[in-house]
Amino acid sequence: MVRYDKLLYFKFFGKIVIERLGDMMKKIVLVDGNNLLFRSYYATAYNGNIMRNREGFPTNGIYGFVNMMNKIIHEEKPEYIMVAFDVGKTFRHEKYEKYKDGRRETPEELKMQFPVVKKILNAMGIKHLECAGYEADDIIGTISLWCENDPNYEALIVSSDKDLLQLISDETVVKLLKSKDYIMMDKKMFENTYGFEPIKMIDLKALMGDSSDNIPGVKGIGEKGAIKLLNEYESLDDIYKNIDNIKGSIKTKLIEGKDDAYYSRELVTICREVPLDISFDELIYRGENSDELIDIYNDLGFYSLLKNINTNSEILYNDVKKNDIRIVTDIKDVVIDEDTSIYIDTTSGNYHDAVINGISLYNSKVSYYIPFDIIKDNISVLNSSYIKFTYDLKKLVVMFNKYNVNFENIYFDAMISGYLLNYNVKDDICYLAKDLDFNIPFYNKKEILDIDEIARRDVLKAKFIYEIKNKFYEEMIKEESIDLFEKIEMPLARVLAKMEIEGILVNRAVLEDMGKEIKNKLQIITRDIYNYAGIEFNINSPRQLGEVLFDKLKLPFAKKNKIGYVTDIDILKKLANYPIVSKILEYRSLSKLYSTYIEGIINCIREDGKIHTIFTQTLTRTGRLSSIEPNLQNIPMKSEYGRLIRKAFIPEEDSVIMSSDYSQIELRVFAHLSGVKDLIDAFNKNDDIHMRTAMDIFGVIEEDVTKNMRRQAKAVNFGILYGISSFGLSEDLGISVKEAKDFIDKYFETYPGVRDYMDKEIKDATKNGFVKTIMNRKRIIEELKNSNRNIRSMGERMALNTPIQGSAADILKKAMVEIDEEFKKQSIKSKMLLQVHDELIFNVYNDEIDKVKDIVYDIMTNTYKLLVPLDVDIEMGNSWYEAK
DNA sequence: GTGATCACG
DNA sequence: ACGTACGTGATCACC
Repeated sequence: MVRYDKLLYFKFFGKIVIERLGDMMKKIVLVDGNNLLFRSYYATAYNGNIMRNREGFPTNGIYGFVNMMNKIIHEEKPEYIMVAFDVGKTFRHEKYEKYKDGRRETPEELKMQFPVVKKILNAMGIKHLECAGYEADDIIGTISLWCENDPNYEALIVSSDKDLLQLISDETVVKLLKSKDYIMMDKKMFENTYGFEPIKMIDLKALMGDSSDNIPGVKGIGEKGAIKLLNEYESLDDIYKNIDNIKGSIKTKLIEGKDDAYYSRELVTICREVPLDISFDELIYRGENSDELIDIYNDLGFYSLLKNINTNSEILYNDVKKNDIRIVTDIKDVVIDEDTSIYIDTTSGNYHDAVINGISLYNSKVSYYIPFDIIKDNISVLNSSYIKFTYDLKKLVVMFNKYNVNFENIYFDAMISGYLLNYNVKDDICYLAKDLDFNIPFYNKKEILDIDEIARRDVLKAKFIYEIKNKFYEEMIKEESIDLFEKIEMPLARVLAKMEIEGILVNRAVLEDMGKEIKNKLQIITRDIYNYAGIEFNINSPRQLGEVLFDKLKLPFAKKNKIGYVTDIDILKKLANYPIVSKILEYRSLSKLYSTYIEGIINCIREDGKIHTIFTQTLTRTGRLSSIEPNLQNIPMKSEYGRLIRKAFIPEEDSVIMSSDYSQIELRVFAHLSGVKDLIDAFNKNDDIHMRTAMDIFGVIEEDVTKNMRRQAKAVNFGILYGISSFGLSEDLGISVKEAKDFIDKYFETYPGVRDYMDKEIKDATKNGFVKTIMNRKRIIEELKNSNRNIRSMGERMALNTPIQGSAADILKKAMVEIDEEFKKQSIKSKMLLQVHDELIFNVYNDEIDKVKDIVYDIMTNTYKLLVPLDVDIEMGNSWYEAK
């Protein structure tokens, strides 16, 4: 490991340049081979079922072992590496006959895997060592001691065995493996964890023992007690020297267990004087012999590993040579004179208050890592017209807004492009990279990364963006989604950034007053519920609630799920005649309102009195946006009381809140896609579509359509959008499945084209494995080829719904981009604030009301020509509540 | 960390 | 015979 204090600073042509002396300090990776193979074996062996090759030879341990070794090599880039193994009985067995006694006999099927692992290590160019009479620990201890005695070497031990922590020193770090990840245990980390020096691990084990190795320790003293003792006393010897200062049962236990303690100490002390007849040079990592490895992996059936062997495959070159990375110390050194990718490294969490750690820049000539401190006073470097590619442009724009950098030259966002191409896109770029065989280590909070490693990873990320862009462009062109990318999603990222930066003004007092009222109501209701129930319980706990309602009060309609009884709204509604249940329903809705919309929203108000949500542009499978921290796309609307929350969302001075929402956009899209004439005609005549449907399926004239008929027709229409099922419709309408089925049949009879459209849609989707929207947004639906009928049906419903929901999303996104452009063109100072799937919310200045209304209406209704017109309702008021 | 519940379109 | 409407996010209890 290269540490800061080992960097030399010197002047060079008047500029300060950091030159690494890293190569002087050589890292030796010491792997506990036994530990690794045992772990791999037991992690994948259960009920005797293990992975085998075609001859039936067990391979599960080997497979995990090889993956681990590959990971270690990838993460550590060792120059020196060694894997140690146990062999036979050791000196410990002679000293203590019960050593490792009660331990399970090593299964034959695991033993068989050891020679193969050693053969693979040879092929990988990795030295392995064993020494009769000693354990792997001892070999590792010996070599790590050599490192401590030689200023040129340092050791990194890899194991999950905490015994090895006793070897930690200034020159020795342990990469302690956990079930999924690992902890880098250096001296400081160890001391923070245990409160004493690593060497005292020996005394700790001596006191607490280790049941897995049958090491007795002091009976009655566990890890907690042992740590406490060692924090008070220097060592085991010190404890017994001061035994009279110790009180109570601990003292008795210590006295009784003294022999065991000292015995145990001997057993857990790693021997560091194993007579090894080798030199450091023999431990040099020589690199793999691809041909040998290919043969072995073929034998073992490790096909997934075959493709990662370095041959002339298509795998991207996925590392940067350390020497090429420039950790910038003087901004004047930075020269950008060709197209460049940029990656920003920030603290995690909500980016509205994240901090920028550093920036990496990559192009064919240079790879820079610039700590933010270095660049913050010379931020204009980032206004370079050559900075053109990134990952998560919206975040970049939002985070640099306060530094007056807008990155207007960036036209490629790998996050958005990857999303459109159906790759695995998350906030962390590493997922996308991994999807494309470009492995960048995932960040892990427990790791200690030195600046070289941070720089290496960040440059790797910038490099990934740089390398992947041509491939992504080709694919987008092939998929014909390039227009969607360039004309809609990329510009939209900037529009969304503006909306997030702008935020929406909130009247805190409205929420606080409502909160007080709800709290009072809740108190009364809670008391009522306890009275009805006869006991006090946590009403918020579905489990406890279920027990009260169905066990104690014996109410009907009891239905079980995994946890206990189902207590959701549908069940409770059936029981609403019971006073306790009606109170519970009231309690549920009020407590939801309080915790999510009163407390939740208040917690999100920032210093400027506004809420700045984050719109996730690359998450949904359909192309919709989502909104987080807080979610401003699910503010209450349906219930009158909940809707009052919207009174808290208010305009700025001299302005109003304006809402413009598409009327029935999804049904219009459906009419367009299906081409069903009656539906198209209905929209062209500007009919009330649910009324029209009611008239058609019930065969009555408008005057004879009852409220209930219209309600049922509306439910059928929604069902069509979701990929209708008679069960779903029956649940929604509270009718029998048979009745629901009759409705659906009637609907299909009335509009015969609908069934044809659906059948064709499913057929095509199943054949292709994907569906597309009107703007060529593609969704791959794996479920369509699932052998499980239910999953396949779900896939079919997705295939029906996605083009509808997704096309509607496309249309609103396109409108947003155009509205933003028009506002710019006309120098409108009113602002777009929110998008809620089919509606847009604006802050409109009083003197711009007419103008804005016209622009928004024109663009939204004309942005895309369907076979039916698009209709938009616009309203405004002094709060979001009133603009409805 | 996951499932249940419920808020929205 | 089987499990079921599409797409989200926040909060809570509980492991």
